[in-house]
Amino acid sequence: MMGSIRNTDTPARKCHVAGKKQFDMDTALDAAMIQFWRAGYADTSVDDLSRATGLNRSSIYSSLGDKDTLFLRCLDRYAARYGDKYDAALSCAVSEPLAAVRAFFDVTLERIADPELPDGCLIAQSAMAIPVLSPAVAAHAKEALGLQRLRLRAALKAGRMTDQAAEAFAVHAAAVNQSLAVMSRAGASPAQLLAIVDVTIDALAQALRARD
Amino acid sequence: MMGSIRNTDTPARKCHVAGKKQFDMDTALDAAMIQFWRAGYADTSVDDLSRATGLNRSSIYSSLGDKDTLFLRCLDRYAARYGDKYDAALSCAVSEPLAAVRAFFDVTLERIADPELPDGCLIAQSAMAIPVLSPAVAAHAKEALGLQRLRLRAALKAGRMTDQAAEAFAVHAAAVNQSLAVMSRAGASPAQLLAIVDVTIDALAQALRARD
DNA sequence: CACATCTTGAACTGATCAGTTCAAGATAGG
DNA sequence: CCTATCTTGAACTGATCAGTTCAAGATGTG
Repeated sequence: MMGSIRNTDTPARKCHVAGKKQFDMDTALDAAMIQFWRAGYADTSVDDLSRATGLNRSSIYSSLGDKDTLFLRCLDRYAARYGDKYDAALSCAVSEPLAAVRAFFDVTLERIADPELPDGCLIAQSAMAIPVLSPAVAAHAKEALGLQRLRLRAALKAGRMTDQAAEAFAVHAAAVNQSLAVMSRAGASPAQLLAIVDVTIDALAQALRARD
Repeated sequence: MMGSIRNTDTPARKCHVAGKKQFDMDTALDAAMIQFWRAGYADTSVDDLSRATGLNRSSIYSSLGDKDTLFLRCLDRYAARYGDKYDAALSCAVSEPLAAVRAFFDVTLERIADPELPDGCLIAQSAMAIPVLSPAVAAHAKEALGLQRLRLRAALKAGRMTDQAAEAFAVHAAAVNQSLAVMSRAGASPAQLLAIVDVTIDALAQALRARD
């Protein structure tokens, strides 16, 4: 299959360099991550991963580990990549908490709007599948969701919200953020997703106004 | 719940009555629904369904159809059962819109709190898996989510909200409701789930107050 | 008792799954 | 050229999957 494709469709291809990895690890991991992200763990076979990454089946096992290990790496990769974006969005929370939370949601909305990326969210998808995932993967998914809440809580506290209000808004905002994954998969329009977020933003504005 | 007659552990069973169905269809469908609900479509094999329902593999195919057909029936069953509960909760929206929406969320919160039932939500789980589900199943999942939004919108309009506000709150509330499925799967506490809902309820209270 | 009707378990097909192994091919550095 | 190193395709194992088939068993009805 791979060989026939190369012989007929892809005549020229650079490969085989002794002593070094022949592929770009980041590119391969991104491709695997997107495959898991689109189809989920259960509906992704190692052959799917082979097709997505362009790596040989044997190479996947030797370089990326088995399916469970690779999924864990992709989950952590996803959490780190978007975690950084969420952190950056929330960084202005001290001076502008409302704008910070809006920027937080914008990270998700822009990701969903990006036609290069699947809808949904790898974390949300993994959370939904927790009863049938390995304990290690389940733990990482839970941790990623918990981190999201802590991120938001810290930002809201930095924005001089009370501890109690920050805790409540943080868990609410984290949940609404996950809901965007579900709704986008169900075909919700960008306008609908924005409406979902706006109600939360308005509630936060109200709470921040009451604070002063 | 299930297996009132048939228990997979029990060696001696009553069965075989000529000319009539030997099992309770509702019980079997409930058991299948719960299995799909817990593990999802991909992670439920026909053998799992056989074990869950207590029905023989052959009987499942002859009486409940193939896996896809059965899943569709379970999805519709789920949507109808809880759809009725959501409708009942929202029925007081004309006089008490805030209490109606709270009752709406209580349906979900009580379902999650019920130790007999899985966490999460069959609709939300199916929505997340739309890219890998059959078109028919995907359509039903989307429709169920759309119906939820329409239910809420009608209730809010009945509660004398403006069309625009009702539309926005309806899609927000439907999304928050789905988010409870994700968060409960990720191990959120009942208190956290309540906090998620309360922010939305407070926002609605604010909007209803502004209306008068 | 005999028949009609239904359920059952088990076997079977063909497909796909995860994971392993290995000989053949390719190439950089010596 | 030679060798060390890496990638590749393909075959293979053992398991599980969905779906089908069928003879044997069970039981109400006539």
